[in-house]
Amino acid sequence: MGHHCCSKQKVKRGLWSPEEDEKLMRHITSHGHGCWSAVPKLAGLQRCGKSCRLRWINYLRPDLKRGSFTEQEERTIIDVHRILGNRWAQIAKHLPGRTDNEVKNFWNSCIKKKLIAQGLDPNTHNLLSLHQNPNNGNNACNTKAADLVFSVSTTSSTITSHTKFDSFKPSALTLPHQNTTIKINGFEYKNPKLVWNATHNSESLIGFANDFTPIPSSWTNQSNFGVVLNQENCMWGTSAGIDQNVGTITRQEMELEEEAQQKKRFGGELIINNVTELTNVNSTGMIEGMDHSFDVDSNFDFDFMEAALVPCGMYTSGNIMDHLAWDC
DNA sequence: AACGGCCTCAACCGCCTAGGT
DNA sequence: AACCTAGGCGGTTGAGGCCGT
Repeated sequence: MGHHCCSKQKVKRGLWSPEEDEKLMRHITSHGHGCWSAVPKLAGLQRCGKSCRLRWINYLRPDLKRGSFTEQEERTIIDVHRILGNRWAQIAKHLPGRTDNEVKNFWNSCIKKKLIAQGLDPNTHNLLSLHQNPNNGNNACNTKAADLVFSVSTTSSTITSHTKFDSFKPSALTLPHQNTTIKINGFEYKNPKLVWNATHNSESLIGFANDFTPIPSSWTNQSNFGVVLNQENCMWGTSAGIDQNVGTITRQEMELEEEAQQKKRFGGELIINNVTELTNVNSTGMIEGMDHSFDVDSNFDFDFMEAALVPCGMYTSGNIMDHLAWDC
């Protein structure tokens, strides 16, 4: 059974021959594709219009970039995928010269495996163990994935590197039935994992912890990068990834992406019992008590705070899990 | 050399949406 | 409103290549 667009025609399938490529190329470069369903006849091809379109888009288009994906491209794919999910066409728009098919294949054959090898769920970008093991209603969380500490990154221009918060008081999390919504400067976030309040210069701020992202080791060299990595170079949080790697993302996309992301939240409720214990985190300088370094990007106009919930066993002085609990 | 398992990726399938009639 | 068609998209398939035994 073929496409309905070409069911009445005798069409060839399978790989394209060089002769067919030549015909299609010659036709489109001199006439444009116009209506794709008319292309096979005009170009003298025994193919359906869809097949011609696909061949042009994925292979013959002159602006295609060939060869292996670069590290930068890989990083971009991961970052955008974390936000957009399997929206390959949208992801490909962030990679000039790459097609959705190419990105999809690269993801399925390469990136997916890398993430799994890092202990990450390629669909949610969360730690697999945390995702799969939010203990069964028992308040003592026994995950061994990593201890958790908090980091904050923000794009607010009022907060600079090493800003100290006046206070940093998390509220108890409430997202038991995926109904929670918070609004921050016009952005609406559904089902955040964690919400807290803080003040800075007597200004009341609200923050929320959101998704999980792997970030490349090269980022650790950036002095203004306010996150802490675990042994697998993993962190929670979105703002950093978007600031650093997806500069072309629009505000509207951001909203859509956040919405899509929220749909992928894992089911349990994370309750913070005592975060003040975290102020003495033994860090490498990136986090020292409530004194964080921040990711401030003046080209990025999001004026709200986001938090990174960081799996960071290597930097913690105590067992942070003593102060956290999963409530499923 | 032969074989089997795995991987890659080009191409197809089927669904969805927008626009036209 | 109902139907049709084209185009776009994500999921899936399978041919061919690679690699280990």
